[in-house]
Amino acid sequence: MGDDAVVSTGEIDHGRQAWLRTVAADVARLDRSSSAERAADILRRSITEGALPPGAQLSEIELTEVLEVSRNTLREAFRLLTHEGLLVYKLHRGVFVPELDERDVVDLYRLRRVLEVDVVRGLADRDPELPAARLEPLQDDVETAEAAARADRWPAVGTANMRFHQHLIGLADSARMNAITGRLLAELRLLFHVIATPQELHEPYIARNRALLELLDARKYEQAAADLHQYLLDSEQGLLAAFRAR
Amino acid sequence: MGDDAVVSTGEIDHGRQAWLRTVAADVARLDRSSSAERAADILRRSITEGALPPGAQLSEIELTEVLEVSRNTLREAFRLLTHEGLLVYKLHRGVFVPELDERDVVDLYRLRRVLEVDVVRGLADRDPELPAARLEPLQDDVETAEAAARADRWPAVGTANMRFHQHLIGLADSARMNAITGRLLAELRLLFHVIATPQELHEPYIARNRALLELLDARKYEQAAADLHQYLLDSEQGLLAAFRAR
DNA sequence: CTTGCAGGATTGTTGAACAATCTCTACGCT
DNA sequence: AGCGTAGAGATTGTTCAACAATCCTGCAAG
Repeated sequence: MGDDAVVSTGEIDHGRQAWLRTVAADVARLDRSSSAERAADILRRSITEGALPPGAQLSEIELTEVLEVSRNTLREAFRLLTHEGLLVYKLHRGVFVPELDERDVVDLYRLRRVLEVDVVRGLADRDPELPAARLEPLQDDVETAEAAARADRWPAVGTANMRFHQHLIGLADSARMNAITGRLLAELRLLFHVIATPQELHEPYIARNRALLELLDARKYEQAAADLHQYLLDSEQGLLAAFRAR
Repeated sequence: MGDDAVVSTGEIDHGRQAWLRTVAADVARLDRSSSAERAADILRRSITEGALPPGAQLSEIELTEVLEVSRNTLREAFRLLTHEGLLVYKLHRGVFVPELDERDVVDLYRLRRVLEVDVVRGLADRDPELPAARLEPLQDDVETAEAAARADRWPAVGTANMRFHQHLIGLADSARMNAITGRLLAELRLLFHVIATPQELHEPYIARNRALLELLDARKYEQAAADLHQYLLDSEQGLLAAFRAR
């Protein structure tokens, strides 16, 4: 799934030494290389970064030449991305970058709220086992976002904010929640490119992410969950407003 | 996705007449006919009904002969099922029916609880728009389960119970929750086949489904959500116990 | 018992070919 | 002009055969 490496898979190898696990992770990263998945990686980046706008059709013959893979392999890459929600198939007409609308915004944010709020609230039950080191990835994401904001690189701010939420979900150690969130955020990125004003869309949430992180660090999970709930409602409204104003 | 027809996709066609939607659904069902998806349908049944046990490898050349499709098409079918969680790919080694363990049970049930409880609780906010007719599919599932139980057909009871929960999620009109639930229940079915005692696994939940349905019909959503939460905790424990006793 | 090395089997990938379907243009009709 | 239609051209859906890359098995050597 491309970005999986940034987050714990949730599949904990109970009986093994730590170093053995890191080796296993490296092996898995090597194995990941199949032509179809490499092609999918390239296309995924093109789509999430906006090079391929929503509604665009992906021609098979053109892409076989650019990506230097056969049509069959390319179609396998298409399938992979279709399952992530980054492409849609129209039978006998081809694959397209989906055009999401306001109903998708509502649907995606409903899922986000359910999952993220539950993860944060659930941390209270497993507080003792959660070492502070696990918040470090979130810390890094916040700082990356702040630095990108200072440099006026707003798409980068958006990416860092996304990773913050992916890492947040990762705290639950649920392989399936991680996978769902990966798809969910990819679809969200698709929506961002329809919006003309990335700054006012992302800027408010840099500080709110930091505030959320501090609440987690202070183990005020109930408060954090409540804030996050409102946070996501606000974010949804902002996106909807930007959408209607396009 | 095979079973999609049984549930609203959540993609509501706002401006259309009801009959126009049913026609569109029929067209979509015709269009659905691609060789890969037909092959996937057959394999899906074999897996969920237990003909292909967990851990089994699916040989490409054998299946091309049985299913009468080319290797490429078969591999596309494999991808479809992989995405549903019914198959796993091991690079250069082939596709296998996954062997789920207790950690998967915990993971799956965590997701189920989050989603299903939220859907039920969320019904309170949209009570006026929810016509009683929308509970009819749930009613049918409960009756199907009861009839199957009287006939001692316990796998059929399990299937009907599954459909009950799929329809329950369907009440939220969320395309993504429906899709997630489809995969989730497919994986759960995979776990059921490891269990030797289908009766004691499914029987208690026939009555509990009916009780839940009556609470929904009476619009006691808060109560229903609380009951469902406990219901799913109990179900998880039952599955874990059966799993350890295997 | 472990290590290293064939040999056979299976998967990964390719390119070409043909069938099915869609899109677009041009034509004829009213 | 407006409308429906037929056909050409392009694109996708599917199959097949072949080769490359990788894995598994069994056996021999240390």
